[in-house]
Amino acid sequence: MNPKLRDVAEHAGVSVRTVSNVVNEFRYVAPATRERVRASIEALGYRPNMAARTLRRGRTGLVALVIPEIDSPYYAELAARTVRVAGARGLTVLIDQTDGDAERETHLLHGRRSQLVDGVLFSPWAVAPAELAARTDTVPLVLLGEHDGTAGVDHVAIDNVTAAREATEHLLARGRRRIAAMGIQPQSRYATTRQRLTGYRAALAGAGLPADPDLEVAVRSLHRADGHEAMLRLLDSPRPPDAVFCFTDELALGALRAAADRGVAVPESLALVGFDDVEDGRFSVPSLTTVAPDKDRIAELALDLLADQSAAPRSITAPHRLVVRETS
Amino acid sequence: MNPKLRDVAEHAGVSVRTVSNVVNEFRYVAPATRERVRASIEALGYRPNMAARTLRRGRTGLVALVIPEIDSPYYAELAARTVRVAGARGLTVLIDQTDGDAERETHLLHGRRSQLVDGVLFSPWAVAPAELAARTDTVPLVLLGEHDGTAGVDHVAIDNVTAAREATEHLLARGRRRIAAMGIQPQSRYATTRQRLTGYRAALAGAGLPADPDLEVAVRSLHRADGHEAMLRLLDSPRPPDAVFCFTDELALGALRAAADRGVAVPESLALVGFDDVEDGRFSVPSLTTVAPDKDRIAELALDLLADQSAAPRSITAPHRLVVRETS
DNA sequence: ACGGCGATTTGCAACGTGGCAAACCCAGTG
DNA sequence: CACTGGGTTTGCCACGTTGCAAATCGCCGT
Repeated sequence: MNPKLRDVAEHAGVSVRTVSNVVNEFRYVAPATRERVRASIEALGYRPNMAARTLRRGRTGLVALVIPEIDSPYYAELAARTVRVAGARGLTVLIDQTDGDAERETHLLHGRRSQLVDGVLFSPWAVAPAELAARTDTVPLVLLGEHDGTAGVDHVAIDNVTAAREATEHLLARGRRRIAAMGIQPQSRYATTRQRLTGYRAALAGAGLPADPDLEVAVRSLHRADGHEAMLRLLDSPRPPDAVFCFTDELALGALRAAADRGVAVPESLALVGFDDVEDGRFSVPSLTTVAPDKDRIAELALDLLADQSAAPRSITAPHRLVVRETS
Repeated sequence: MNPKLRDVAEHAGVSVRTVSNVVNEFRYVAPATRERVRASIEALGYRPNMAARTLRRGRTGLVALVIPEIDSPYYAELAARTVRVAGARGLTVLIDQTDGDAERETHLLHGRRSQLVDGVLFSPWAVAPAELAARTDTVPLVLLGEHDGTAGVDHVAIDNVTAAREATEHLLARGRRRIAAMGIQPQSRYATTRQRLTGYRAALAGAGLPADPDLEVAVRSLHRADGHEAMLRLLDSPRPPDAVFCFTDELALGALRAAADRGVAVPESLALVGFDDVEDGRFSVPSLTTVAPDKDRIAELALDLLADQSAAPRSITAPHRLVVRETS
């Protein structure tokens, strides 16, 4: 059995409470006492029992980060930053992976972790917004990457519509006229990809170009393989595009590979823009033009919201910028 | 305040203990009672308090995964698989990120999380093996990716020496004779990169080739940027190699980019082999030949070891295979 | 020497749960 | 009708910690 406060107290010849005071760095402990207790703690190898502490304090110091996939580079980068920012605030992050499974998302949302964490950062994928409103759980919740005004929940996200419009306008400015949008997800109930599509259409409309349904490409998921497959189809179609705005960098990297497979020169014959600014895109050949959300800021803002849960749910917009590289 | 067992008990008109029995699916509860209690649980939205449960049971159901970086694709993929496997076993994974910081590693190793998790999967980077032996903590520990026989700790890793030898032999079989090794880490106290170097040298020796110090390239860390930088140096050197065995895929992807920067044709003028089989390498242009560790198996074996801590520490070797793609 | 005051230490209780074993209930049996 | 035994329910307590507030200590000024 691990030593507990009582063991340390006996060893140091003080009361349990005094040991607790030392552990918690209470002001009024005589230096001599403090030293003696410290020595006993060291000697016995005492470590506070988190469960007991949590039970007593009512807080765990844990925050759950719920994301579809840890190994999708965007989420990996977001998770890494969240863990760092949280660590600086004395919080530990517990990462939950849903695999985009609606049931698992619902499960987590409705408090399967509720008594284990002080708050949940939730990056929804399959769960319907209505589920959010219906949740019975009282643990503070912040939504990441969603911004459609779903009632009653704090949000942090970039302005997806504007970002998508800027990305598309960039392609237009490069003289492209047949610009496809890749990444539409018919089955997702969430707003992100829809917002990017909206921004894309707005840019086309702004340039006086008609929307062409053949250029709005749906995918099953947002991975490289999907981008690869979808791009091959586009390239093999009667009238291939001269540019593609991909809703994620992963899609774009798959598309890039497809272009290589078909011997299509990028950016000469085909320009590409991605979304997320993941590390891979900086080193791909050619390197990837992309929309860069400020991931550090997103993590910070999300934890701010979690720490300061006010009555009125807030929607916060994180900054983003267009990073132009070789694919455009 | 969240409802507790007592609230449910009052609501259902039974004792606290009976509610506990229902929650824990104890055999001897009358169906009628069970139903009534279930209804009350539902009505009040009761969730078990993890802290109290942990305090009482002595187990948390949490496992810590300590890795240098979440957003390094190899670790991201390993983490994703570990979370999945652990979930199937009723365990939750808490991911700790050390950024390769020795102090943080030591910190975690010596039980900063000890009373919070039932076990630790530790992927060491900066911490000295001696520290492992010296640890006072009693939480079960399994080392990932290390296999140098450090006393007293369970290990799971692939056979790095053999894998590295096979990778190098593959390049030799392709007719390459000036093969560099990239990824030596002078400052790391750990065995992995040393073992890969050993395998590389063994392959060269087996082919009767001399070891050339100029071809053994050290790097600061194992990221794309390091591979990029190191490859540029190699290519700009008086006698560039005709092949490079990179100790990680990230290095290789950086090297690939460097080859593109210098207009060197891959694989014609320069062959590359990586290590880790990360997703990026499958879609890069050209796609990356690599050593593929069986990450699922590593996660499973590690959790097996954690679950079944026997007296004698064991070293388990996970399988790997060479995946030949376009860079060689 | 005494009251007062801040500094330091302490005892008690409670956080919510589950292990233990006793208590209870009821139908079947002799 | 008391007895037996399996099924069902329950009360008590401890898990290790910290909030609370009271107790104690030592020193100062008068």
